[in-house]
Amino acid sequence: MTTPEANARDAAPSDFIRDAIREDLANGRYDRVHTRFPPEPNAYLHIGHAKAVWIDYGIAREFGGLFNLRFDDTNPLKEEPEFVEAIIEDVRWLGADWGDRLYFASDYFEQMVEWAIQLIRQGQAYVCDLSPEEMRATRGTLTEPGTDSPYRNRSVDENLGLFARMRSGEFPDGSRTLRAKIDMASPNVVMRDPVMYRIRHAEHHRQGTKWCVYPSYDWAHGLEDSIEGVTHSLCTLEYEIHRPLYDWFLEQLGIYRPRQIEFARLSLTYTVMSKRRFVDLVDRGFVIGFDDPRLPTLAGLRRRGYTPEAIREFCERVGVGGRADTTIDMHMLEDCIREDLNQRSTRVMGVLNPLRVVLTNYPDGQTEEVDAINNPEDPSAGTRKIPFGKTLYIERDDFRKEPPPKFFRLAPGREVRLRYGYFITCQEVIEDESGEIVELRCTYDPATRGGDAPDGRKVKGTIHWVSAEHAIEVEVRLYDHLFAKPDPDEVDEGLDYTANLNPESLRVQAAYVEPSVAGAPAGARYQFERLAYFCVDPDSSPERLVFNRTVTLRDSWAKIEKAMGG
RNA sequence: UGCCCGAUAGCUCAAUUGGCAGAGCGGCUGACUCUGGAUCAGCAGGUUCCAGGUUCGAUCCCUGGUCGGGCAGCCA
Repeated sequence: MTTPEANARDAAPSDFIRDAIREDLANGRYDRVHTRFPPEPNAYLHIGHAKAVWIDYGIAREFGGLFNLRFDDTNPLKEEPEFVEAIIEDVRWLGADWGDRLYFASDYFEQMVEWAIQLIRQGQAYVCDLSPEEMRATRGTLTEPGTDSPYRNRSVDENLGLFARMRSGEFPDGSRTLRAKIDMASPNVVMRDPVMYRIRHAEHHRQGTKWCVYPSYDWAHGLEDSIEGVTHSLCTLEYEIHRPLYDWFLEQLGIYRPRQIEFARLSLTYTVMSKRRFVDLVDRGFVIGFDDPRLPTLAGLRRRGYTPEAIREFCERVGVGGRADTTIDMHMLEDCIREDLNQRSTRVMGVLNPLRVVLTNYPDGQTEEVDAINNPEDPSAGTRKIPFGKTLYIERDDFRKEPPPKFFRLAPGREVRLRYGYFITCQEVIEDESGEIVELRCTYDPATRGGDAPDGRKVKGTIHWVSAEHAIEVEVRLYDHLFAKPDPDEVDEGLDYTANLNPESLRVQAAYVEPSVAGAPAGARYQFERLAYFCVDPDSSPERLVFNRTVTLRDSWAKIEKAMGG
């Protein structure tokens, strides 16, 4: 029994941000909801950004409002068009819809300058000639107030003139700034006469050389939100301390005022989540690039085989986070992709560590096809044919010469089912001089074709296999956590976080897979039954497919084995 | 020895603006099964950081501690 209330609750998630918005709507502060995702085009997006996108977009959608994608391109030194393309692709892939509202902060530069002039006229902004070093020296410390700039009390006319000359390019980089005149003694250092404009004779990726003064984040961001009619400007916790400044600018200008609300920044265990670290890992060769499947970038996750649905589900499970930053267990992300892939991925059989099996009573040279279900979770996915023959490969782990208790797979004298194939019984174990098992001689029961015994006989285990003659050889890239510790920063004195890199984070090897996967395009996803989910990597060629292991299946046998002290 | 924020089951979060502390994941147990997967059912009993205070009653209010995080870019 679900009550209407319960339904409503399920349909509309509740958290302190949504509660605040509902309140704003109820008391008339706003009569609509409009959010935005404002990335700076200076890096690839990671799953932390996905969380932000999904909060911004999700809230707009739930409240029947609008969502903008806006590039906060206010610093030409750090930004590149390559990133705007990549970010657009990532946000689209994630599934957020900004309609025709793709904006760039740089398109507002003219308006921002007009507002800056207004503030100068109101005596609330001034041109400061302090060097960066001097400014730092006069800002005070966290415990001591700063001191006023000697240029703080210039006349409006002088400021107007100087600012005009800053804009026309008369002064070198770093020589002057336009500052808001607020309070050098504020306990909130952000309010100590923050810089609004700095001089940068730099080429902007969209504005070219039109400008040589660029607005700072604090000055620009609220204006951008205001111009776009954003109602709720959602950002991460580190901006909380900037909120008074965000409000101050808008209030002094007397323009439309959005409301900034902060949510928790996302961290994940066993990985790192910052542009700086990504660059470092790439530069030092620990990963192959920003789309390395071991990185939590959206490009990396996509290549690894993650679906947008799984990432969204993850974001929803994580929620907005309380009022403190959160570190989420990587296993939760993995659980999300398993849940999604379980529903949708095509099953195939593939053997990672082959052990040859010869069916001694199977006719020489005979080949046949057995029917297999493509996806037990989705009958509409249909069936396919898998070739079967006298010589097969099974997983080495599926045979034990001396099976421990609860091991229900193949062992000497034991009968198991080859999935969709026949029951087979192990008659003989062939070993080489060193004692390594190189082949199994088994008999099959022709009456059990398809996997069912007419006499009602049961077997405890079902294992996967491929026909040695028909299987195709592929490359598999077996990924594991990038770091060996939940917190990569937990290192001994003198070592850096890379000391915690997991040496096993990538293992490349060959595997045999049933021929139905031949020709699969990059991005195609499969479940290799009983093993893991795999995704075709772009490195694949027509001659050789490359599969990335997205995530293993839950392995309850591993748990049993561990519990038995094995 | 500044300002701001936080501290609830292993983890991440809730708790109708004071009223018997709940969920998801993990974990454990069982059922079932042609993936030991999936699925399903059940279980979990946490001094709600500590010490005071207000109150009939505090996770939620006040005071003081402790611990953690953020802030001193002409980064965002």
